[in-house]
Amino acid sequence: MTTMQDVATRAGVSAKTVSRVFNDDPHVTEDTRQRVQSTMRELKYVPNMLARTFREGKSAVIGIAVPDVADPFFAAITKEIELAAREHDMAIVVTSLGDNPSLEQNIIETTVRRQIGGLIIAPIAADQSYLARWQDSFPIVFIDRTPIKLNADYFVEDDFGGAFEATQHLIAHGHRRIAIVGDSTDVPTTRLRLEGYRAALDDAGLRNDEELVVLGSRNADGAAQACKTLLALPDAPTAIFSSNARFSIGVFPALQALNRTDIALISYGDFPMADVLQPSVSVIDQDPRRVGRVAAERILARLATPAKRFRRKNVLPVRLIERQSCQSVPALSAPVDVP
Amino acid sequence: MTTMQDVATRAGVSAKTVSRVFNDDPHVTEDTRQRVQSTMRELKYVPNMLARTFREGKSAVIGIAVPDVADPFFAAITKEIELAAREHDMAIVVTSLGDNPSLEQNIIETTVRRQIGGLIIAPIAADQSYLARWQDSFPIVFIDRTPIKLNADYFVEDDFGGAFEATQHLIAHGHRRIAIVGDSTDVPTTRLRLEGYRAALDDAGLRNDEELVVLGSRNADGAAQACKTLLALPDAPTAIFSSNARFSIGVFPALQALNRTDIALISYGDFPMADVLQPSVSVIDQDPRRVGRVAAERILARLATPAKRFRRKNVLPVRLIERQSCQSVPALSAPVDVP
DNA sequence: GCAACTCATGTCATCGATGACATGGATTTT
DNA sequence: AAAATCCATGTCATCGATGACATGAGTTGC
Repeated sequence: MTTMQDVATRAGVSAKTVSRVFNDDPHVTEDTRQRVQSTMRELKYVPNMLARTFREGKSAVIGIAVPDVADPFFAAITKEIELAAREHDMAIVVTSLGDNPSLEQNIIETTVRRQIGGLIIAPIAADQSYLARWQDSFPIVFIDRTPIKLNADYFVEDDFGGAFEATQHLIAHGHRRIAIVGDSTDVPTTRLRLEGYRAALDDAGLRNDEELVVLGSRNADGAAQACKTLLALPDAPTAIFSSNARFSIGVFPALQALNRTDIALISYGDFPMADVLQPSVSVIDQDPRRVGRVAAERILARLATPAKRFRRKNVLPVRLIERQSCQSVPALSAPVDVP
Repeated sequence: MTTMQDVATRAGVSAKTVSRVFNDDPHVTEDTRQRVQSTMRELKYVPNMLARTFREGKSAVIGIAVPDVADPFFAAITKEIELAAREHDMAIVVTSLGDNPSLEQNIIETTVRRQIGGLIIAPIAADQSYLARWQDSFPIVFIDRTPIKLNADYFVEDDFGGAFEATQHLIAHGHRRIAIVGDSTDVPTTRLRLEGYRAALDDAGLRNDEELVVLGSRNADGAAQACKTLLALPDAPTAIFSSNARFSIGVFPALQALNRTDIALISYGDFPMADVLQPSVSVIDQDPRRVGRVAAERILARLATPAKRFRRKNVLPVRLIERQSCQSVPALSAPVDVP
């Protein structure tokens, strides 16, 4: 690897002068500039970013930590962050947190040691207080889920509102027995969606039936199982609200396998091919690209103007995309409240 | 940020001794070790990776450059590489190359300046000779597509074989007019798949009809358009071989929109929900996770044993996953060869 | 003609961690 | 007991780029 010193020696100047030429310092004669530049080309000089950023103290890299890079939602976010970062000559290092909350801290700290210039995180654990000590080293932005036991910028979708709207949509289509399938209420996101669901039922004067609330699934398969259980109930639901896209990918095939496409389905979170399935699936669209963009922009803004104050809490609106999966008219199944 | 020197001063030792403690050097008395360790805890010392890797000369980071991180195929690869890298305390920096081949070199070179420890690339341009000068700085592994004008490790899927098998599968189901939809033959991958397709037709004594070869689409929409054009032909195909998953995502809805699910479809490359669509789509599965794993392993192996020789060319087998989309029996459409 | 100034360029120190080598006290060998 | 060895710890230099400051040649002003 050619260093500045190599170029300097060859061109008969000091390393500092090479540095000057490289950084377009005006205090260099045209003559020297030419000579140095041609030597740089000759020796194929390439700056050592590592040395530079080491000296600066922090690297031009944004760390991204999400539950799963391969999940379409997070993949879209990641891509968008990268595009935004690139415009500012920053790169991204990506990390998957997996689904074991107890590993989060370790994984994050390994990432953080690399002197990243900023961190965007969609956490999975129930406590991010460990990040406090890093907060004045670089900006941290939470996405998708709010930070817990930590004060930091965050951009989350309107979980309550989206769930409310989704449930209301089902109700508007005549459904009275509406189930919700989701993961753990340890996840704040899920908790809010559950609340939105309940609020919508309350609003419509419908009874909150605990037997229709099936939380705790860990993945698509678990959700599929939950779905089967629900449909086997004596007084089965006519509609299902899947509280996240990951699960919808399990629920839909399950309905199909049971030949119950008459069951209405709405998914919190769009997913690939949702629009071409039979029936196409209505969803609450979270606009992951927007999430990625605003998160990246916040990081960049915090880096550019550290003193400036920003709004910490940011709730992004979600949007109901109506497709076919809620159009089925529920079979006559008047809620029988007799035990 | 606490440095080793800070810890050293506080503990009344030299920085070097702190370094020794940190790196488990046996030449430290138990007494000193204890003292230094407790001081490290007290001051919350965290090593500066940047300084370390700067000194070492190359960072513990693997660069990944793929056409699109948000594409499920590449997202799966990325995830797998990350998992493998993490086991060796390496991180990944990810970059999307987009679809403009002329930008590839620039994007890659920006990545490469960051003193990465290895590079995994799925190229989009028709010339990677610019990477030659980096080859002895760090290992480079190509995935999905072979390097052009460069000698380097590569792991590609069996494009010819997969396309051959896919086409043969359609033929076995009675199809005689089989179309192929793909992107540009500038992409070696596509060229090979086209060859596989042709070979299968030849093998079966079927005529290669140029009007059924529709290449040059740029994205899913383009593929959908190509599909419409094909079906509008006087002597339309009864089956379509979509030469990549990205396009299948356009072709399937197109068939659906035209109400032509009788047209058989097979996709080179699995895609999300392909198994629950109506009809579910038969695919050639490329096993992206395997690609990611072997590529990462090769990088790590090259780093561990630089002198060792490895097989450069590596073709990974692909697998036909039979679903429903090829089961339709073609309507009687005896190839009319009268002009 | 000399001070004051400008400007190109050089020298040195620095960022943090760590190899190479030095030092000096304790222990073992002959 | 002198010599050889061992071992804990320290000092210094280094990786590459670049700020802070120095130098010295050339220019301007009075």
